Amino acid sequence: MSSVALGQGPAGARDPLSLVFAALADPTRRAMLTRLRRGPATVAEIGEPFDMTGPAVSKHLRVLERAGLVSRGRVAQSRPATLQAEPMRQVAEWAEEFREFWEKRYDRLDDYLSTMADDPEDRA
Amino acid sequence: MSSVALGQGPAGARDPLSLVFAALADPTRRAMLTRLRRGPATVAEIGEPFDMTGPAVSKHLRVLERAGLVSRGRVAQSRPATLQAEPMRQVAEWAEEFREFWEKRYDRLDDYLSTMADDPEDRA
DNA sequence: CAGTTATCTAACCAACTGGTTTCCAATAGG
DNA sequence: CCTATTGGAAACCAGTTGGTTAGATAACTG
Repeated sequence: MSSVALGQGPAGARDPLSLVFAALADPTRRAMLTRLRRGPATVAEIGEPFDMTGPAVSKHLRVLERAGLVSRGRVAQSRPATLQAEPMRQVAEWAEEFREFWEKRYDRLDDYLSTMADDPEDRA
Repeated sequence: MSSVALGQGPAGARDPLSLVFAALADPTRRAMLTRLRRGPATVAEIGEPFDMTGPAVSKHLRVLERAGLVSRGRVAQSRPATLQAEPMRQVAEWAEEFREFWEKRYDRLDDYLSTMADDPEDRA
């Protein structure tokens, strides 16, 4: 190799779906989203159930925001967060492509081969 | 504080669902899973589409394995990976709980106000 | 203007991630 | 036994994550 071994794979610049999955890969953030199903809430309200400082809550909300899962508003001093479920639909849609595999029994290899017909590429 | 701020929140010891979401938060790994819908494959086969060394592929497979998304076997020197879609079902199930929110229209501010308006101050 | 409330920014830290290169273990075959 | 093939393990590096504390910003209140 002519070049030195340099930083190749930072996890930073991810595609949209990866951002959503990464945002969901934290129980605190998932709980926050569940909380937001009851309606918009302020940072203090969202963070209340967790033993966590304000900035920590704020950071989690930012991750959710960058993933498109919440939007922020402004009401007086508060910046209420509102659930945006569209990315969740994409998650469900992507997972659904594997439905046949969790519904089927794989005792037989025959089944497995017969169901494999065609499918476009992964679109990340 | 008298004590130093140590070991607060490593991302390591996560719950099962978080492990699954984290595993899916990488386009390479999602592509690997898509590849495995066509049937079990060896490490070399799985890594072939990616410009990546063997150990890197191996690491990705390990992440998928820890998340329960693939199982490994042994055939001669090869250790074929097989898709296990059960965790995917849980992902779909979790996301589905938000269905009403991505089906609903939220153009109305009424919903938003109805949850916040404990004391309807007029502010305009 | 000063103070309170609500939230964010900045700087810092330890642990994890995702890649690399190098080396090791197990299996098939002459 | 020796060798080639297939894959994993160890050590390393740069960048991200998730938390902290301390200070800044914005809007309401007096």
